[in-house]
Amino acid sequence: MSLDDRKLEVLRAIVEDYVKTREPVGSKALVERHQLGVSSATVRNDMAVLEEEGYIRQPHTSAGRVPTDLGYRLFVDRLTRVKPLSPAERRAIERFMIGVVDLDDVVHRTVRLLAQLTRQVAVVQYPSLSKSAVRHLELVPISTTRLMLVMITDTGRVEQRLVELPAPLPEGEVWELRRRVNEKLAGQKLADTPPLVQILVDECAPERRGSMICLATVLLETLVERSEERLALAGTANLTRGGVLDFQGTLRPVLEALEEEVILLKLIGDLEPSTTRVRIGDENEIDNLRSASVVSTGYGPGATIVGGLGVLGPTRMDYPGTIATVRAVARYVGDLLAQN
Amino acid sequence: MSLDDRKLEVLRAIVEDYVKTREPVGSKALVERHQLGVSSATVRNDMAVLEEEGYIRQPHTSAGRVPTDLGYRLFVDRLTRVKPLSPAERRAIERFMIGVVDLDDVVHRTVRLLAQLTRQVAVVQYPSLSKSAVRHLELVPISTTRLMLVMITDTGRVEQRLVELPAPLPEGEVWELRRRVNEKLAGQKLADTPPLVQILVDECAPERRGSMICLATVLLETLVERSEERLALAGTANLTRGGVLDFQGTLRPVLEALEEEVILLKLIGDLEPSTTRVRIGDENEIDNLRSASVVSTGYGPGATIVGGLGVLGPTRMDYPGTIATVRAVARYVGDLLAQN
DNA sequence: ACTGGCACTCTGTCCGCGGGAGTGCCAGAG
DNA sequence: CTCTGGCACTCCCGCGGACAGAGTGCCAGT
Repeated sequence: MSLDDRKLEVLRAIVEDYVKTREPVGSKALVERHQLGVSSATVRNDMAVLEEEGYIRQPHTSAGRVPTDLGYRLFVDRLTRVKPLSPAERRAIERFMIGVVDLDDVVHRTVRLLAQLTRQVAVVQYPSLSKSAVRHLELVPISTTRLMLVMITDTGRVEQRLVELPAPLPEGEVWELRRRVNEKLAGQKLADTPPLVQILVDECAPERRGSMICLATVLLETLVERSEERLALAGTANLTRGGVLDFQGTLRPVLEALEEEVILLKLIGDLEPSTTRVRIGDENEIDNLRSASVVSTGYGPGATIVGGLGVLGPTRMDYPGTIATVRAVARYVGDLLAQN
Repeated sequence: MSLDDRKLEVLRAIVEDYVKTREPVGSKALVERHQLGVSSATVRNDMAVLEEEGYIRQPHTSAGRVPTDLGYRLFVDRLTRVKPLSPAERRAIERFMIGVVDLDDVVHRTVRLLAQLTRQVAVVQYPSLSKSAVRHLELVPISTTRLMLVMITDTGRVEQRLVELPAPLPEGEVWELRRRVNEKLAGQKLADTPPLVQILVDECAPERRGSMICLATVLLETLVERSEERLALAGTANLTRGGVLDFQGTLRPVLEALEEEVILLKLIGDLEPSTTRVRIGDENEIDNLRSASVVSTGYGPGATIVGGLGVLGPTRMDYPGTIATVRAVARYVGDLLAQN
């Protein structure tokens, strides 16, 4: 049996009221607060159906109804109109971003902004290296057997690593290495670099082969392995809004999950499609987050995506508002990066 | 009236039991668990005195006693023998630190280690720039009117900033700038650099005066203003051990405080003396942390101090163990930096 | 100066008891 | 066939009383 329009409308009303009041909502209260044009008895029948189908449930017999994860899912998929941002929010976004000085600054401000606007936990991934391009590679001699490798990308990110050389290397050789490396790699997308690094080693004159191999090893690590590591987090205090009730007893599992960068990256990082993604309760693969929802999206200059951002909160969350805010912030950050 | 030895012993017993059990401790339980050699009645009298002096209090009439902030203070100051680390802990520290690759890695591992060993929230400040020395300054042309300034310090830290030039600058001039800047500043303590930067500007030939001024501005910012910004945090989930009870109802204020880097830096950053510092409950200047204690100390290679680290937990904390661990970790990190 | 004993106080908990909110179902109307 | 009003039922929640237990303060005695 499919759900007719009125039943959907009832579900919407339940979700909205429950999100607002955090209390199970009963049929009587529903007809009072929303203009459904039918009596409470009718609503009760609809509710019985919705419950049978798994969209809502009763905490106890003869209490009001509460949406299930499935109910929120339906709500998000079919009942959510994009809610335009309030002018105040727009202003907040614009104001927040004036006077940024560097990439770190952008990321930190963004994550705070997102946390503040959504009143939830915000996560922002640093622009991922693998999707950006090398702007410049710098080699700085630290001692005769040590180099500092500094990589600058077109997203403004800087990575540095120490290179231990097998044998002392004269200053002139360092210059030569720098020249060759930049010639080959500057301007390339990071994802395309590994074969080029191999070529560099192959082409290398035997007498500096040893140094080049060491350098290549570190280069590959820098270019590929450490590529998606960093992220910023803000708004953990928002988890405590509404007591501990929203997270079935304890914040513990949630806080634990938030400490694992790997987990967070999984949450906001899978950004194949450029659409906004909503994961509700049990849909999360991570057990610790079964009682939470995550709204995430990708961002980047223009149409390309170089990183993810998102927010995490209780399943009982204002989805339309949150989705709108996440999208708006992502778009704004993308524009900001494009200007660079 | 001063406290005799037995009263101090009673206080110690109360603190230890309360820390262990989280329950107000009564006179009877005390004499059973500790060999005080007197009866419960005597202990009760001692307790009455301790309460009058403000070292312990009763949650309600005729409940057991609980230490006050003042009680913990006395305990820490006069009753704490340094508790040697367990072999397991020693091993954990050593194992944790093998295979570190760079400064970021050291800091992240340290903060996790500290959180894990103390089972509290850990904070580690990145080695402060102002106490370290410039190893090398690198100028990388990004475009004709933009330079990337990269600074490497002897603690292994790397800072980068963008410099906008007033006019296009040929490649050769960049080299010249780099040479001059390094000549003057390399090897200098960061704190000593501002006057040197001024000299650089003064000595500069008029035709590159403009560029040098821009560079000098950014240099000063990098050298001084942004010097103590970064830190790492771990173990927030430990706040939830023992329910929310340890923090008078809500974690909220604590979580809020932990999000403010400025606050955290104040907590672990004031490291004039090289001793370990313990701030208990109300002793914290930050209101949000009135129900928390902070144990912090400085670390650095050899006897110099380049940063702070510490842990934060409920006032009801295992002070001897925590202090020992914090010290041990600080010493270990210092050694690690010295090897660099 | 310490101890044993005793009366007192307070908490936490369990129980039983309405009140209230909400439901499910049914019979009747449109 | 759909909706409605009515009614009986169920279950939560809050309240007050009773009770056991833990702990104290004090006092008289050694």
